Amino acid sequence: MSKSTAHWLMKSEPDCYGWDQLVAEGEGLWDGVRNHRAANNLRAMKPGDEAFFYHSNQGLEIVGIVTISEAGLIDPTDPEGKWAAVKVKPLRKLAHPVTLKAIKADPALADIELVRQSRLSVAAITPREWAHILAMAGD
DNA sequence: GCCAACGTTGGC
DNA sequence: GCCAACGTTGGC
Repeated sequence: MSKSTAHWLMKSEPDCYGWDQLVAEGEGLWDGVRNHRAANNLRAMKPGDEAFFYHSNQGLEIVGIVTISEAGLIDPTDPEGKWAAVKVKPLRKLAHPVTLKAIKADPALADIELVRQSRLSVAAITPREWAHILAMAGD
């Protein structure tokens, strides 16, 4: 167990649940994940971890950073109570959104889980990738 | 336990 | 609207 906070990337379709809606609500429950690898990432999250908020389908860019406000929750939409969920709060918007195009074009991000396993809704971000993307965002 | 068929996700 | 990637299902 590491004491340092981990970093993640969470995808959402802005039509369904976008950054602006999260900001308006102040806190969002991240549920409905039905992929084992994504669920494992959810289970590994700790309060205080930070995650990039990525707009899939439309936008196709990282728009902001959220913090995990509550971890280890049971997904209330799962009647079996087996899938995991977390709560997130918006931390800040990126100065400049980082597009998928820019991520794919950058050799330093060639191994990022977002690209390597593009369908994964909750992906891990290494410390090096985190710092690199922050730099791209001008933060 | 293998693998073909099918469904879903998400970028293009 | 198409298709690639990936997960799940079901026949054997």
